[in-house]
Amino acid sequence: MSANGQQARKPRADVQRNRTALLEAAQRHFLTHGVGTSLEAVAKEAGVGAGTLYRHFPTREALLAAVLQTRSEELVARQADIAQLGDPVAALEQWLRALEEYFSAFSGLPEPLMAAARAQDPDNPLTLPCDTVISATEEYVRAAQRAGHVRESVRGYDLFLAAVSVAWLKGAGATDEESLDRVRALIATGYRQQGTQA
Amino acid sequence: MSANGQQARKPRADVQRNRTALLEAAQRHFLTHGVGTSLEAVAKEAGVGAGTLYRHFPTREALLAAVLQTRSEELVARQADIAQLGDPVAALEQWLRALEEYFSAFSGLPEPLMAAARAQDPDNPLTLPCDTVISATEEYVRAAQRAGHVRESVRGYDLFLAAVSVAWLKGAGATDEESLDRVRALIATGYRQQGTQA
DNA sequence: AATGAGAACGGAGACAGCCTCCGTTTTGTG
DNA sequence: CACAAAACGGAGGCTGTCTCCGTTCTCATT
Repeated sequence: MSANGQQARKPRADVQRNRTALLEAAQRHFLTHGVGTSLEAVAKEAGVGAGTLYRHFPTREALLAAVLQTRSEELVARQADIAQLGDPVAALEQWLRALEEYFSAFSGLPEPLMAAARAQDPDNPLTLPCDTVISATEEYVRAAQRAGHVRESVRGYDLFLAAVSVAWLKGAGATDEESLDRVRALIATGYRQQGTQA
Repeated sequence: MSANGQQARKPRADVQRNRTALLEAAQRHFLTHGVGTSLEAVAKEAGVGAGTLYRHFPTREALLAAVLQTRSEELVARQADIAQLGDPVAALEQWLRALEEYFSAFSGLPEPLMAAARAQDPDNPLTLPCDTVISATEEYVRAAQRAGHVRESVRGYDLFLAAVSVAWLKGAGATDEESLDRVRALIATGYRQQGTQA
């Protein structure tokens, strides 16, 4: 008998193999064709049938969340670097850029992310990563506010929304990088306490 | 012989009838199901076949642009009201709100609009209305800058992007109105010249 | 009114995705 | 090696897009 009193059968080897193949194929397709890519094509490229894909990942969001897992870990890792910075405003700024990059990993990613952030549906696999980054953003904002460099009226959630928006502009509209920079500057001017300039 | 030397046959009556029915059905469906609604359903509700729909409006964008025509006219009409305001900052603010409402007329509208703004494809029927509102925005920004109330670094196009973004947040993410207001405030703080407060 | 030319119609059908269901195959275990 | 559970795969039902072409409708002419 095992510790939990339930002698579980050892998981089959092909499961992990297929899962990995699916994730790799999905990442490739998300990268090149956006999150709206054909799941049939992903399955075919992974060398499995449609049934297998849907058994592993019942919805597009589930597959997306799994693919995003790696990137989420990178984001967490970046937080360590950001913490090194003494200046809380610079930290906030870096964090927002990191967020923005995370959100624009694949074209069309902001939509399902916003849907998850809004609905708070515990079944949606994107809800967890979403809530995590919102909380982190609130932390950075509070730190910068304590230092007196960010307006008190600003909420972390507002800047999360701003970051998603910029990511959306980048992916959907694909405006040139210059315009994007001006929008970022506009936002930065908006949240900084007067008299604080980089 | 007619003036242009080409005796054209009088256009058939059913053409106009069908066109109108299609536009009405489309507006209803765009309103309730977003711009991604089923065109088949639109055709059925208008009481015409799919072929007729596609003959009148070869692409989804063409149909969308035609439905938007009415709203575009309302937007132009609003400009007259806005011109009444003496304060150029208030005018800019009003204009941005009007833009935002226009962009969020239907859920999913910002995507095709941004695509048109970017590509500058003369075949895309959304390019014209897009360019028009961008130019108008630039006017408002210049006026406010001349009065010294808006930073010189701000471009009209930036605020156009900001307005589309907020519209996107409203439609796609459907964040609560409070958060939206805070984002608007953030943007307003960003473009206003220091020391200028409503 | 009747006729005819041509414009406009409509829906069948080819195609692409989504997703499920269930007969077949693979895999771990005794 | 044999058995049962688990996983597989792809056919098939469904919805939606868009085209093609035989049929119908209108307008102009007589």
